[in-house]
Amino acid sequence: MIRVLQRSLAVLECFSDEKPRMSLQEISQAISLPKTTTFRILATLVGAGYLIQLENQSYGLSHKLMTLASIAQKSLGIRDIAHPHLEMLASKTGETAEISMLDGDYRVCLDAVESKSSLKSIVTPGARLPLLHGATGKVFLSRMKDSEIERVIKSQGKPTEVDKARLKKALVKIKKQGYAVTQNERVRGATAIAAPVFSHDGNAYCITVTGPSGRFEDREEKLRTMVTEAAAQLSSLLGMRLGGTG
Amino acid sequence: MIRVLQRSLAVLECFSDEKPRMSLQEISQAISLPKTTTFRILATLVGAGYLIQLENQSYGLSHKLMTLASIAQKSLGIRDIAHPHLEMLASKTGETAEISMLDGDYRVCLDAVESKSSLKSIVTPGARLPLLHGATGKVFLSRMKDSEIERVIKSQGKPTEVDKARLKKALVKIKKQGYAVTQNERVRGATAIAAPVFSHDGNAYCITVTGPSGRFEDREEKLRTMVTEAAAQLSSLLGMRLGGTG
DNA sequence: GGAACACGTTCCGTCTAGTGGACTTGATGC
DNA sequence: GCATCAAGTCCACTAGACGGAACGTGTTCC
Repeated sequence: MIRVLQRSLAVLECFSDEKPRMSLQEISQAISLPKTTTFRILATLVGAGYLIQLENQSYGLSHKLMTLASIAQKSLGIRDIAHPHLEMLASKTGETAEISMLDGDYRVCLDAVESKSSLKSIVTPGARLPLLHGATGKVFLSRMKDSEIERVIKSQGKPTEVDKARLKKALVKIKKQGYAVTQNERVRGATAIAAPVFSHDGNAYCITVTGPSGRFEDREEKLRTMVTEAAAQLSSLLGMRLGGTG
Repeated sequence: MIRVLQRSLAVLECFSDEKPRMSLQEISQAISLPKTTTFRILATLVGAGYLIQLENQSYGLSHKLMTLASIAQKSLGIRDIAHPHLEMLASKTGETAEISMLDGDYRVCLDAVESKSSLKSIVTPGARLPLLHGATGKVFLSRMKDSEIERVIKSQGKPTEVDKARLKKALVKIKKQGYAVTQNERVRGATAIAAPVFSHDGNAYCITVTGPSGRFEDREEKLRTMVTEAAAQLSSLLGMRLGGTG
């Protein structure tokens, strides 16, 4: 493995949304390398156009990365892009994480990373499930037109009018807050937290974390944040348009 | 300057929309380096997660680049992103290239790269111009609502009803074909070719190439393609959404 | 106004680590 | 089963990356 390359990539990676521009010193500290070495790497990256040097001598990522990313995006499927995020989410939460999409009036699981705990939720990629139960389904429902919701209720549910009103109220809330939490809905003893993901081409996906309710109670808010953040990140990546003059 | 780094970046750059996945051999040929050296670079890039290796042993750009690009996008303004494209367009066409955006009922030039010819169009970044004359203005108009167009005509023009009908017909055509070409409109003896650029956040821009009509006649189609392609590329880059759960 | 400091940038002798030709492995085809 | 081709490994060689020290410039603080 090439050391300079790893170091150089570390340089690129030390930029973040919070710190999009950094000075030589900051960077050399961030990657724990002498100034000289860092400087040489920076000079090369600037020369190649991957970094730009700003007036105040600090450095920032440049447009060339966007060009590459646009190529990457085209050649990758949703699973390729989502998988590392699911990995991260599963490891951070310790629970099972999955991504699903709408398929007609059902949702289908595209990919999942299972919890490492022996007590865990098992989800099967490829599984096609109804929308009326579970957090994932509710997230999708919350984005559908009223007429579509009616149709789903009609075909999948057996609700009284009271249930219907309650469901619709819940959906409005879910849409507004940007996530759904359910307990004992699809699987007894399980809790699920789901958040929507949007891509440039209008497709919507849903990221969900599921596990035994007992492990959710005292950290629901933290888990919720992790799920919505992962969803936001994915949305950000998928939001890249693929070209065309519009 | 670090040689390995430059070589490694060359590896990344040899991927393209046309060829998003490449084999070791193809890459080593593309960058004219021995297989061994190329292999080591590839292994490092795969290890760092910037490339992925597919089933058929070929390589492709990976999602990590998208993460970086998303950071780059946030820290860059439209000018930073557009400038290299204007440079390229100006050098490929030999004419002056500019990017502008709407500002109320006017258009304002954000950035320009001038032709190297001694006979050239001069455009001034920052200049605020009416929409009714010139290809750029027409591109913007073509995307506006009818009521807005009426307002612009009322405030900027002195047209008979005939002119108005002709203009609107032209705008429909421009919107449909995705570019505008004008001659002798704003500047006598000058031709302009303009194409729209769209970004994720709903902002619209316009890329324009202008120069003496005599240099446009026999290569208008070629120039048109260059302008629309540059616009499409920019749209692609700007289409990257900046996050948020939607 | 000058001294001390901070930070980017350049220089250069040292020796690490990147290089690439030769080799192995493994798959495909006749 | 042998030939062919490409991916991947090995290793001696030396190019070139490394980083401590020096330099230059701009800023702060007595």
